[in-house]
Amino acid sequence: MVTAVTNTEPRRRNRRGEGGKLRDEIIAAAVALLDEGGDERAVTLRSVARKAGIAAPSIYAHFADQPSIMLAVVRQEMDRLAAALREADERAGPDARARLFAVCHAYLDLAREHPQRYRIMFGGLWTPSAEVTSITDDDLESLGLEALTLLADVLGACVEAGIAHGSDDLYGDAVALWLGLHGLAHQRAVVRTMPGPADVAERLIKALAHLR
Amino acid sequence: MVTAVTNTEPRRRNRRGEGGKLRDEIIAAAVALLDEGGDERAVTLRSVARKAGIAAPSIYAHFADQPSIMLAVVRQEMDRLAAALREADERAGPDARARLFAVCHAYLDLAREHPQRYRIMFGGLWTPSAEVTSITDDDLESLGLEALTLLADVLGACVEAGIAHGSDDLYGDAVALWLGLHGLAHQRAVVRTMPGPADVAERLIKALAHLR
DNA sequence: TGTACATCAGTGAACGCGCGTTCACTGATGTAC
DNA sequence: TGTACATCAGTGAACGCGCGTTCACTGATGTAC
Repeated sequence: MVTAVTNTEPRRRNRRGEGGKLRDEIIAAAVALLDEGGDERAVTLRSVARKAGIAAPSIYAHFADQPSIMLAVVRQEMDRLAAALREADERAGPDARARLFAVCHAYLDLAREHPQRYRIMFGGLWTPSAEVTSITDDDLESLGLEALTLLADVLGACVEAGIAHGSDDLYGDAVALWLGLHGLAHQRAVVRTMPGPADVAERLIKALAHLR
Repeated sequence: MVTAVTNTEPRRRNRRGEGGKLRDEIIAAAVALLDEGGDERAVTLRSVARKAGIAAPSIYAHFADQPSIMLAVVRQEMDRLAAALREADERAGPDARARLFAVCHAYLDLAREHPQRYRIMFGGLWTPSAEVTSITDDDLESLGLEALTLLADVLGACVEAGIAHGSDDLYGDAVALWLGLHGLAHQRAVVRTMPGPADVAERLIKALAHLR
């Protein structure tokens, strides 16, 4: 974590050997722009520089271009998400049903707290163009893997505890459950008012986890 | 529908009283830009004008600004989506299970055929800013209502046919099912390679429709 | 039937803006001797 | 311990670009008389 980005006075230059600190401040500035409610269009090279209190060209020492900043943001937030899910799982104790709901709600809560970060992570347009991307597919694929593995793990626990119907492919079930959560989280992040009942989340989780 | 947008030679001006035709051509040009694989950033006032073969200021006679063009696109595509779902439902015949899968797959297919249109409809950033919008929430809410009603209808048929567990809130179930479909459709529209097994769609539908 | 005229559909040039990116630079901070 | 110097961290001015938007205009098409 990086301390809050102050924007009031000209920043003090980092000491020799500590130039790398600016990298984290740039990422924090980009996240701050997103959290202010701006969508990714608000995150330009120049706006990030302004937010961080530096001159625009200073960014080039740390990032090749704007999409690279975004990728760094996505990676950081993905790690945070995975950590939050793990923590929720651990705090839930041994009960399988409690674990399931804790993890799923942690996912939905994080998305609701930072809708713009969530949009960027799953479906934002931070890639240079829709066609060309400098980021490998591996990057994207592996990013969500940790979360999916945890979900599959919890689903397995539910089956073992006898509260859910089993399946021959837990990972596949985890993907389906995640897609449901994602649909809800994304829709909430994008639209002001969600149609449907208040307990959609519960319905989704119960149905997709095959709870008895 | 509007005939294909030719881009080769200077267009012939519309006759008197037929100025409204240009409106449809502008919408078609915007859709064409999206279908070329560009995301919404590729749809600027000027690029739309270029695509339609007109001068940029000519747009102002028909649309107040770029977001207004996008709203028109969204409305048109929403209508198309609703029509496609209805048609799929009718073609499926009387069998409830067939109807359910026909409608769901029609939804997923349309999203896959036009990923950028889909992104715009559900979660694109065509609003002037993330904060202020000139479009009423009613617009957005009512847009998806028709599709949801159809889904609820089909779910009801499944329950009546005895192939699905009933529920006290069919509309709520329809929303949950739609969210699942949306999660899958959106993820496919955004990412090159989808993780998970090939039959995720079937899993989602079966689970969320509570098929026995 | 002819003609003057209003209107409609659209144009072309120009503006100011924020953007990404380049370039030569500055000045503080360490380091070699 | 003092000092010359290399390096590091970052700056400021400038560029060309595409954008949205304005303005005065043009010229074909109908219409009134």
